[in-house]
Amino acid sequence: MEKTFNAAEAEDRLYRAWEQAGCFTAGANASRAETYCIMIPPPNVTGSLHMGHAFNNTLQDILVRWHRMRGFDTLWQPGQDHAGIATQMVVERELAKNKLPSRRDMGREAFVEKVWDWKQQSGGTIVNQLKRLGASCDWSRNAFTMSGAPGAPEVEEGNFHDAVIKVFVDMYDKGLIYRGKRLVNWDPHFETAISDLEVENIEVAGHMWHFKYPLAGGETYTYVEKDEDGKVVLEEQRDYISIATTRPETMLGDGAVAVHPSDERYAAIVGKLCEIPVGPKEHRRLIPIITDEYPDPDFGSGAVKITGAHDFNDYQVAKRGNIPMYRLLDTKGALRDDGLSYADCATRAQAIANGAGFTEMEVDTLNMVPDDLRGLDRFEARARVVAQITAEGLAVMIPEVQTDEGGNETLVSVPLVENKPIMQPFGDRSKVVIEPMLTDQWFVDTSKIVDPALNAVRGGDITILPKSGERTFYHWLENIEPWCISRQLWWGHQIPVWYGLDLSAPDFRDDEGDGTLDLVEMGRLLLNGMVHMGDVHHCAADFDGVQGAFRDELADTPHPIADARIIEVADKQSALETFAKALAQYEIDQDPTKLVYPVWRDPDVLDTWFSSGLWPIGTLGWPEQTPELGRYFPTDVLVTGQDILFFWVARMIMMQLAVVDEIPFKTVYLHGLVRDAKGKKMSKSVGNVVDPLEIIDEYGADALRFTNAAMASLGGVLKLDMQRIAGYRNFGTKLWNFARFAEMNDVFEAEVTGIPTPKQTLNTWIIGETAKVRAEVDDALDNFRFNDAAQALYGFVWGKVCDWYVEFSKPLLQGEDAAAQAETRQTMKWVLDQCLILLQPIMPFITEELWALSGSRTKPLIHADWPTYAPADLVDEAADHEMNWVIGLIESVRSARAQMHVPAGLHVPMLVSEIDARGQAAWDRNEVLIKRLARIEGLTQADSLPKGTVTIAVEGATFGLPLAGIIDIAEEKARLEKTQQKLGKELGGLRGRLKNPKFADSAPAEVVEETRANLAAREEEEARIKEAMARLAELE
RNA sequence: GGGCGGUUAGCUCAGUGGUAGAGCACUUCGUUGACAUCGAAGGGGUCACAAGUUCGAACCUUGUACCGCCCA
Repeated sequence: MEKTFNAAEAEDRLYRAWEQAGCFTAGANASRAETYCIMIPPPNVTGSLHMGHAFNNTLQDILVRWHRMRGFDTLWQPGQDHAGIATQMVVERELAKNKLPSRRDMGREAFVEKVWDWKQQSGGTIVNQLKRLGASCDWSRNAFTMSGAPGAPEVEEGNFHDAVIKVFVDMYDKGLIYRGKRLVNWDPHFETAISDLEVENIEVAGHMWHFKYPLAGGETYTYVEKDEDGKVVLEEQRDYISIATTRPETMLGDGAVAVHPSDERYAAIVGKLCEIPVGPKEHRRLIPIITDEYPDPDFGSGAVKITGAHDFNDYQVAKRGNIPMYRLLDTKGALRDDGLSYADCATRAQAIANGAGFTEMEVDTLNMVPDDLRGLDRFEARARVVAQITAEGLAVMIPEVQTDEGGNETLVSVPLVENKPIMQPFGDRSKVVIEPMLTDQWFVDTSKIVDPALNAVRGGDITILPKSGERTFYHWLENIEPWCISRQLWWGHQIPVWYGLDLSAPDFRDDEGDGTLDLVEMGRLLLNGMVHMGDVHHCAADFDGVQGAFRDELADTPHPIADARIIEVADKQSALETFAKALAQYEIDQDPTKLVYPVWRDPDVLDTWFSSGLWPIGTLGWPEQTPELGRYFPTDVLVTGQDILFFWVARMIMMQLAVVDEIPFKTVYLHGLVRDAKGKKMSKSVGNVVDPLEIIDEYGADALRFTNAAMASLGGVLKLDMQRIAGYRNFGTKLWNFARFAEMNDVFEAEVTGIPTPKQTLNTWIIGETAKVRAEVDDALDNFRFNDAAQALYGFVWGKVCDWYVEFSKPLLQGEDAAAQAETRQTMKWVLDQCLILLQPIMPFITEELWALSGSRTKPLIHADWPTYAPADLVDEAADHEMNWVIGLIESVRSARAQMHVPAGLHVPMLVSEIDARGQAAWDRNEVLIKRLARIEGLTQADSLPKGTVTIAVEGATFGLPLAGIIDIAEEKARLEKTQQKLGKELGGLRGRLKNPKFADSAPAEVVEETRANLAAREEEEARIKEAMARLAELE
């Protein structure tokens, strides 16, 4: 054997051997009926392995390997997520880099084809990286959330797409999905809506401007401000209402000014109109002053401008007060440059403010951006608006002292602009400022599907670990918001909804009732509003599926149209044109067979999380009732980051319950972010990112995996420390050298069948210790305490096997007693095998390599049988006690020697002044071991220990090292005093407790008994120390 | 502001009512045939603070301080 394990050479070879032998396949090594299934949290197809993946997948692999060895019918289902925004971003960047036409230039179909090309080329990166980690996924089942989608190349297996579409249709049919104009988070960079979870709110430096909104018609009122005691601190006549805002450009879309109903300062002007102080003077809009609970009288001026289309709070106020919501921005975040002139729009808006009726759709067509600001970027527009208002003298002014060059101070009036930190929303992908935007989107009506999910966790069908995760889960679900699932992207599952023109316009009627259309009737249909009518829509898995519904829709229209052929066109515009053309043609030839009714499909795609929400059933073949679905669903454990508890975990639970009425998994294991050694988030800009592949290159995958396991305490913070990784690499080397020692002592050749039944105390003892650690590991893994499992194994292999067992075995392996030698070889072989088996889930590579090197095997280690022996059967109390006594004695002697500066290599004689029968028997059986490890050359019986003897007090015996001449009296005295001091402290505590009568009364009997025994032992020890000190005193 | 959590050895962390633990780091010693990626010995803690419950509190309760994370 080499001196160390060559991870770089062995890992790839071992992994390929496993894979080629089908070791990871679902059901491999199954020997019992129970199944065990873990779904990988699908990494983004654009992703590359980072420490979070490495950690997360190590834990999954440990669980999977452990169950597979235990004979469960095991499946670890791998796959990747199509990651809508991220992937579209990557491919667009790629196009730009290669100077290819942009996405919009090449069009949707060509672009999607490019994405698929990219996926074929680069999408497998993370799979190969997971293999380097040792992940034992069933790669033959690798899934992809876009598989089966239109445009997918031949080589792309699977059909996740059908499952996604079916779920959408099912949920739509059940009324769980709806379309609506809502305020959503709009990403101006990607030009798509995103969900509120994809928004990061970051505090940035901002400004608060204060402007005057003049009252209509020059009206005035008395503005009175009072302090807490009701004393008037300010009283003045005002012809305006003061408004504070951080976003002046949105003033253009104001629909009202709101004050709190209890705010006395403004009571007099509630119901009156005020003027928005921006835009051409001749078209200044007047808006009403209303009351609403939302404004906080203590914040700013207490009056709030209401821009329903661009602020979430204002949106609620506007809805309550039926205030029109004017959209100001286009999809890129620039001020709108469409529609009628500002003059026309403002006139109509004024009519609405004065009480005219309006529809949502109409309001959305009104562009309230003054002509000179149209098309400007939102931030540029803000500056212009501020400048215009200030120039007009409508900014609130405050006095300020200015100093000129000559040092002269003058009092000037300046606009009141507060510098203050404001929370600003940013897109988590695009990093640009998110705009609340009023748009048509699809939503999951989460309130209708949330209860089963809550009950699943409350009722214990699903357990979330750590427990605190459950509280967070409840809190979020109990306050759940509708989930916006449409995205204005091209890469994703296109929403299976088709729209048609609404022919139910009130004016559209068959005047003659003759069942035919004449020109007048058609003219009304086309000109009088159909363009402005809403659309009708129907949902089905494909175009064929919606035809029936549209046919029903047309049933009430005049005969030629009711029978029109339904065709699919690109969008609404082509639908209008096609329809108009068809009608015109009909007028000419009166041929009803040529009449068409065009419909168009919703161009939007579904939120990626909607598809990954079906991951558990989708990967198992649903909606088909596959054998795998029957066997492995519901799955067992989900291991994932707590940061996606809402994004993914909660939604999966809700969706699985809504779709198949079953929980997706029984246990959710949540973990935090992997941070650097100091606890800082890893980030490219800080430069503290640790690449797991570099760690694997340097230390081997096993070291990284062991570190991950050791970090994984429930709810613990994950701080990745290089020194720790190096330490666990060393642990691997330690194990390797244990095997090397075994090889050198002909242990590999030993024949072992079953658990050995040795005669030597040492061998009996180590078998018991092995049983203990097996139980500890199983218990730890049962409870997802990976750190406990790792620590137990580390302590056992290094602290018990390598430190003591190997050392003690040397005299036996190299001695004359052939029987002892043979049984020690057998036992050591067995112990080594157990170490390899128990460590395999955490350190699969080095253990598999040693497994092959250390004997001829029928199965690879990955499929070895996990042991079930119990401490109750294998721990021998007497052997346990004896070995601990021997170890204790050796440690005491070593300690005394070191402190007395006895040269390490020197063998010294030892005396024994008293020893009980048990101690004597232990000595007799282990004399060779003790002498060798404590460097003792002989034991002599002595009635009393002579002067200059260092006392070694152990249970049942007093030994002494006659070190007269070598001994430093002062040092020995200090040593004994220190021991006695410690002892004294303990004795005080023990006696105090026992003296307290309430202790004996209330404490459990075994605790009292334990305390008594403890006290007796300590007192005995103290007596010996005192004797030793007395002897020492004689020397002085 | 709301929610969840943390504060234990120099560092990173275990420890959920009964004598304070591990790894790393540190100090001293050691080329003993498995291993220097090692071995032996050692130093190091008012368990954030305060009050309470209890025979007994790192652990339970309440409050305070500070630090995280998530959501407004």
